[in-house]
Amino acid sequence: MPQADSSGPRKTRIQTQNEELILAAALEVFSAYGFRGSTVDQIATACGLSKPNLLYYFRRKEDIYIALLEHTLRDWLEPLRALDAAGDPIDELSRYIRDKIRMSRDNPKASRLFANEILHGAPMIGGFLKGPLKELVDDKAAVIAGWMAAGLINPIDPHHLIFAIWSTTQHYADFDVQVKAVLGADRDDMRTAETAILALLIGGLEKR
Amino acid sequence: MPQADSSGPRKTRIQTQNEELILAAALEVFSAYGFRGSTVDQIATACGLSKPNLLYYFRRKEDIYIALLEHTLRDWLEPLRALDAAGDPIDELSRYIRDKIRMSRDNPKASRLFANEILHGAPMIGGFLKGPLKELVDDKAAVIAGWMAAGLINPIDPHHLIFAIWSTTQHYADFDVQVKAVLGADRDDMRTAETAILALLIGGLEKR
DNA sequence: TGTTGGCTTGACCATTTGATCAAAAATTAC
DNA sequence: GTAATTTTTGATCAAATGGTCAAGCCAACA
Repeated sequence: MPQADSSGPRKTRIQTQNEELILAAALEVFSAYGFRGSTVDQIATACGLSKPNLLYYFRRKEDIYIALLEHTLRDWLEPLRALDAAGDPIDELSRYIRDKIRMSRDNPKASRLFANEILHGAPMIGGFLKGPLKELVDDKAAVIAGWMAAGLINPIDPHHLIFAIWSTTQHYADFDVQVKAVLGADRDDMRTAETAILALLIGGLEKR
Repeated sequence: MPQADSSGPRKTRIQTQNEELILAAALEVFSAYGFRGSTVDQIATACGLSKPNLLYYFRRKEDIYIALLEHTLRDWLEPLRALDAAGDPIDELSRYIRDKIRMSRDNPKASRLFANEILHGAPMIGGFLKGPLKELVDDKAAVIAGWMAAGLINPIDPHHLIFAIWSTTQHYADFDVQVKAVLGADRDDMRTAETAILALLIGGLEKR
């Protein structure tokens, strides 16, 4: 039996390899159908393992889901964390927006995984939202508020500014189907999206 | 047996009354758990009917879901439809943003219902997105492009401007849990949200 | 007030699905 | 090479769930 993560990283080669396989397949499936909409069989098939074999590595369906969320949450906050109080506000915020758009484009499934979780009340990561996420956001909101107080950018509630950046950028991952339906599949979506969002948000912040 | 809607509105008092009850309960349940995450029993319990009785009005679970989507889709596009080419761009767009924020606040469940449907690839309303929605958006995008060509507002890809308005406003309904987790439940979210979004987006559009 | 037709229900069914388990197969350790 | 350990699997289970049905109930209308 594979040991619990808490005891130690005493993992077989096969173990780590299969766990990676499973998590990759789980991202595929969970992001497409949500937690309840996905079946263990689907995930098992997606990674070429039998259902009992999959349940040998993760004893419950929920365990896969949680492991996947935790695995992905790690990277999620990095771009925001990188927001530097000492840097130029416009540069910093532009970079943040660009990073978020890139994440939407390169890893839309992770975005949809979170979106689904939060949409349904964040039953698994409620603690993360109220804890580490809130702390980081409050921290960075203070940085932005500092820039505003110094008269470097227009005064706008910093928390809501962050929400605006999140929503506009993640929109392209979470509502991908709608975006494609409205634009038609041919256009170079993300390129023009980046230009438009930067112009809008940064334009709304720059002093005139 | 209740007749199909196509034949005619030959409906009993009890029939219309119970269908309303069911759709209201279905919005409650589907918006919270998604289509697959919801059970017919849940909906039946939520509206005080027995499961077979509920299935007497809607023969399949899917029928409830589709009826609910159609029922709600009707109102969804109204605010955008009201965008008037003859009006003042800033006024028109400000009003649209305000309307959308109000919808997010007053009917978050409908917003989450759609968000979930689209997040999962819009299996039921794909046709609506590629048809009526795209038509309306293209139409209004042209209106906005006209304003830009006339030099009344800054030039920004109009489709992406509309996406930005949708995402920033609906964010407060769809990601309600996250917003509340980050802000704390006490603040008057929607009021400051409106101010911030208007300042940002309109500020990004106004000529300087 | 009796009858007709819509409305309601308890019992039931088939399928799906998360999960278990003992035993076989494969891998690793000695 | 053999024993110990890990990995894999077929068979199987119990619960949940979408849906059916025949029989009973009730409202409205003549």
